[in-house]
Amino acid sequence: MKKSNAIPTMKDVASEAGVSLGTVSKVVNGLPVGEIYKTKVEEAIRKLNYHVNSYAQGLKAGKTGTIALLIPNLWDPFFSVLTHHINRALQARQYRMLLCTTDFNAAQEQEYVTMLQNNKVDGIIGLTCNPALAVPESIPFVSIDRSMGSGIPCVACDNFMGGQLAAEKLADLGCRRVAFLRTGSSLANEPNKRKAGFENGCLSRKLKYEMLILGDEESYDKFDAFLTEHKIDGKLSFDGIFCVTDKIARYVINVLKKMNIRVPEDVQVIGFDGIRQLGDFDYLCSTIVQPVQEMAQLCVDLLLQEASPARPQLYCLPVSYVCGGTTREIT
Amino acid sequence: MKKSNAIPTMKDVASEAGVSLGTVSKVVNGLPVGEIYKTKVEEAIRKLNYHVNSYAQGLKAGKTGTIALLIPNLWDPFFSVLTHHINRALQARQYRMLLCTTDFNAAQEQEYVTMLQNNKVDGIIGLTCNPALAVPESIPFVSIDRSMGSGIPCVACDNFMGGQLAAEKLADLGCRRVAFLRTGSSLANEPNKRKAGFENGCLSRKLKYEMLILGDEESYDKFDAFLTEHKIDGKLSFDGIFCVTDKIARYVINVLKKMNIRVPEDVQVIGFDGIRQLGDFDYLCSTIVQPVQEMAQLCVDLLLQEASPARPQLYCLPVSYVCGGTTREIT
DNA sequence: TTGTATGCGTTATCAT
DNA sequence: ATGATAACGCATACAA
Repeated sequence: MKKSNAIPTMKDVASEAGVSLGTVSKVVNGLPVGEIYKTKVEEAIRKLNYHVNSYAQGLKAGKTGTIALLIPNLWDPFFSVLTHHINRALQARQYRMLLCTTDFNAAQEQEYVTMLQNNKVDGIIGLTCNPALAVPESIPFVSIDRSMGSGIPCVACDNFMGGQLAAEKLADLGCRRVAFLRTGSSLANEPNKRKAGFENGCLSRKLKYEMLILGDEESYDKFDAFLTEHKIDGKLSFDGIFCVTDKIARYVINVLKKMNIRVPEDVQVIGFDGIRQLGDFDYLCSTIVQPVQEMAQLCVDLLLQEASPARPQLYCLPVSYVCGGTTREIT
Repeated sequence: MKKSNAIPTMKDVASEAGVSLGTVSKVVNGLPVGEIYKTKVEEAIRKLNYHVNSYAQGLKAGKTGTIALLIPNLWDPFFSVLTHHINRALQARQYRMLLCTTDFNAAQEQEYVTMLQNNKVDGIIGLTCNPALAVPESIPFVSIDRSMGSGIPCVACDNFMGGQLAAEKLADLGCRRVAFLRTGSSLANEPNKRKAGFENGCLSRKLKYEMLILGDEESYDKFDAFLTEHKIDGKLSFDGIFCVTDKIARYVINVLKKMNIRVPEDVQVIGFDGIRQLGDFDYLCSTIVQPVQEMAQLCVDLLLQEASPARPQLYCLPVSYVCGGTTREIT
């Protein structure tokens, strides 16, 4: 007599079906087995409501069918939407996803990596900020938005092109004098290239521009001050603003409203990221849209693909411009 | 000679330190061990960069230190913020989180539950829609926003009180005739109580109200039509609207703008959920705020606590009202 | 083709 | 207090 409440194991199935352990294993794994045995085993499985223990499986195989995602948080729409697409791409390939939020904490990032290190996960996708993050060779890693060198592929949108596109659009839309606003320049990551792209675009279109780059510790208040300084006789001395994120764009738009400056009539604003209101409503502003879904898919593909001999260190996916009401429509 | 590239195991540590397996295990688990042995083992661990294999641990212990979250998606801010807080609450208790997005698909929900069934996870937190979801007794389950009966606790905000609060606020703010707009009444879940609470509030304050309840397949267009119908001589026949979610509220506010009806001057609008722009900016509208963080914490506490003899089936956490600019300020 | 036996990395129960 | 050894549930090489 067995304990009736215990979780059924393969052994239980074997004795229930009157066959041996190996036979059950073969049935479960779809290996060739005599038809008569197969049905007997399947019946026993159903009867006992048996499910394989994937931890025991993982122990044996050295693979767990689980990958981990390192991401700062999930309240920022960019991160949560990215996480969503990565999760679904993983699901489609029958992988489970372990979620690790790091809150931009370098120490915690490292802690996670070491925790996941050995054979707990089959791979890691990480959007991290720790410049010295030590990733063991033994575990496949794909980085988002940050080049980590040493054979770790990095997936990002084409940030340089995005910056350039913003400048070009502003020029096309009739701007003559524009501003560039950004924060967080201290991190050496791909989004930094938006600045260079923007400058490049301004130069090629002969657009005059001014830049305000906030340090890590400075608050958005500096943007208020900057804009106020540039308001002369009730008019802003810019007719276009490129903000390095939609978040800054939204903030700036609010400030402008308080200053009685109309958007887009007096000044046109372009952001970056392509965040939508409530996930699937309108864009928050005219913006450079990151192909989030494609980026997610690529991360998963790179992580799960057989390591090909030589592959690029950096994958830049194309961005696009959309009008979200804070620029004039292109006619 | 061992393969030098293999992941070190406890056995490797043992032979490296010149002690037995059991001793290493004790050191790793903090059990009393002679000081001299302890240091030797710790040295070996450092030298080999050894980490315990939690899958092997889980196999033995029957516990995995992992819980799963079933949630429709992560692009909806309410879900992603909830997920964020659950993840952090779990982290704080040293649990890992498996993320399972279900896209409101009843079949997929069931598939996940059966997949996670045996000993893959120590518990499940689920925001599900499958009315017949079969949850095995063997695995602890906490439900969000939906009562599942049979000893499964349900965590929700006080939806009834929220509806009532909305009505009372509208009354306090001077409304005389209000409307209630909602969708998705087919799911039997806690948020449905918002309606009853609102009606109750209207009655007690002698507020006249009208309701529009959309079926599952009807689109938001119906709201447009409803509002248009109630615009007479350029004036809306309501001076207050309660929308069952912030999402609907935002939609309605956009419609009203197009109809040249001012918010909050002509009509005041209250939503539900407490979504913030970009996660931490302003509220999207005046709204009844769900205590998302507290709900997340409670889910985790309930899931991980020792099963106490008798506990409530339903936990209602208090909601609060905030002005998000679509109502007049209370003075 | 089916059954048997061993090992995966860890913990726990024994002797020592 | 420490060391040997038997499980845990599954996969697989090998023997029948």
